[in-house]
Amino acid sequence: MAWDTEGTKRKILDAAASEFIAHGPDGTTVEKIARAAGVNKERVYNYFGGKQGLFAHVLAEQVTTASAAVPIPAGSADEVGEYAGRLFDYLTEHPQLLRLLQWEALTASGQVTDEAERTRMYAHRTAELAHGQASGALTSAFEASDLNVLLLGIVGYWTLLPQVTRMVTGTSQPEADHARRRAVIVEAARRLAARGRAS
Amino acid sequence: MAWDTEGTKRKILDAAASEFIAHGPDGTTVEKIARAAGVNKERVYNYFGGKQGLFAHVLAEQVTTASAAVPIPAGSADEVGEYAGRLFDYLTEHPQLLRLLQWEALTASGQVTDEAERTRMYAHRTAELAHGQASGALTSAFEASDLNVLLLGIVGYWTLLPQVTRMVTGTSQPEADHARRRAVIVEAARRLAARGRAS
DNA sequence: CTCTTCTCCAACGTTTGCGTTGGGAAGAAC
DNA sequence: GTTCTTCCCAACGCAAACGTTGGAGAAGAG
Repeated sequence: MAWDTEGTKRKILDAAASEFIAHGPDGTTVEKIARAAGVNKERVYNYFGGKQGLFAHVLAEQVTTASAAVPIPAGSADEVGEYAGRLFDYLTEHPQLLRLLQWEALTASGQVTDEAERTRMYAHRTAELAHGQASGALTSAFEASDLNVLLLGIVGYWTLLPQVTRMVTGTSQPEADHARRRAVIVEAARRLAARGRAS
Repeated sequence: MAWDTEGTKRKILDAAASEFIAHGPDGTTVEKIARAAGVNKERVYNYFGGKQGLFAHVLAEQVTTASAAVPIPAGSADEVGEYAGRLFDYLTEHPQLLRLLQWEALTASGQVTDEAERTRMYAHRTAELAHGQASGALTSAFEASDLNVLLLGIVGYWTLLPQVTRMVTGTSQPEADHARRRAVIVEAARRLAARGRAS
C-alpha cells in the first residue's frame, strides 16, 4: 500500500471537524478523533501538534470556505436585505461555522486563529457597505462597521442560541420555519440599512 | 463548629458559577469546583448529583436573577430603543448570563433547564410588544415574537462572538466603546420597532 | 447520657486522556 | 541491492477526573 500523507491529513481534519462541531475542543479527545479517522493518535500530534493546533486548522479551513462562498453585499437597502437573506441561507445550510466560532469565543482567550486574514475579509465587506453609504443609497446613521455587526446579529442570533429562539417563538421545527424567518431577516436588514430616520 | 448546609450549598454554587462561566462544563472538573469552594468533592455529588445537575442549578439561578432584573419593554418605538439600551447595559455588566446560555446551546442537546418558566418569561415580553403593535405604536411588519428575537440579536451579538465584533469594528477595548455601541443599538432597535416601511 | 441522624472529609479503585517512544514497513536515493 | 528517509502504529508511563465508601464528629430526640 502506498503512502497517502495528504489523504491521512484530510481524514484527520474531517473527523476532527465533526467531533469539534458536535462536542467542542474540550468535549472530545485526540483518541476519539484518531479512531474516527481510522488513524493512529500519534499522527495527530505529528501533523498538527495536538488538539489545540488541530482546532485552529479546522476553524481556519471552515472560515476560508465560508468567506469564499458567501457573496458580498452591495449598494442599496434592498440588496442589503437580500444579502442578509443569503447569509441566513448559508448559515442554515452550514451550521458548523457558527458553532465553531462559538467554541472559539468561549474557549480561546483572546487568541484568534488567522486573525489578519479574517480581519481583511470583514473589512472588505464593511467597505462595500461604506460605499453604499457614500453613494447615498444607504443610511448614514451608523458607521459601516457597526451596520455590519448589526446585520450579523439579526442573521446569526437564531442559530447561536437556538434554545432561546425556540422558547421565544415557540417553534419546535426550525426547518419548517426557515422561510418565515428568512423573510423577517430580509425586512429587518432593509430597515436597518435604509435611509431616513425612524420614529 | 456548627453545620451550615445552606452555606455549603451556596459556596458550591458560587464556585461552580465562576468555573462554568470561565471554562464551561467540559472545561472544568468537580474537583476544581470543590476545591475553590473549600469543600469536599463528595458534597457536590450528594447535593447536586454531579456536574450535570450542578450546571443546571447554576444556569437556572442566573436566568431567574436576570429576568427579574431587566425591566420589560413598553409601548413606543423610542421606548423599545431604550429597552434595548438597558438590556445591553445589563448584559455588559453581567456577561456571565450570555456565556452560560451559550454553553447551554452548545452542550445541552435539546434539553433545556427550567424551560416552562423561561418560556413564560419570554412570552410576557412578547406580549408587551404585541400590545404596542395593537395600539398602533409599533410596526406590524413583524410578529411580536420575531421582533423580540431581532432585538435580542442586535443586543447580544457583540457579546456572543466578541472576537468577530473586534475584527469587524477594530476595537480592542470593548469597555471604551460601550457608549458608542449602545447608541448604535438604541437607534437600530428604534428602526426595527418603528411604524412605516423601509425604502 | 445515649442513641440516632445528618454533615462532612480523606482516601480509594477505576477509567480515561495526554503526549511520547521505539520499531517496523514502504518508498527514495544512489 | 543497500542505505536513508518518511509514514505509520502499538504500547507505554504519567496525570487527572470520575464516582464511591467508610468513618469521624456535630446536632437533635428521648
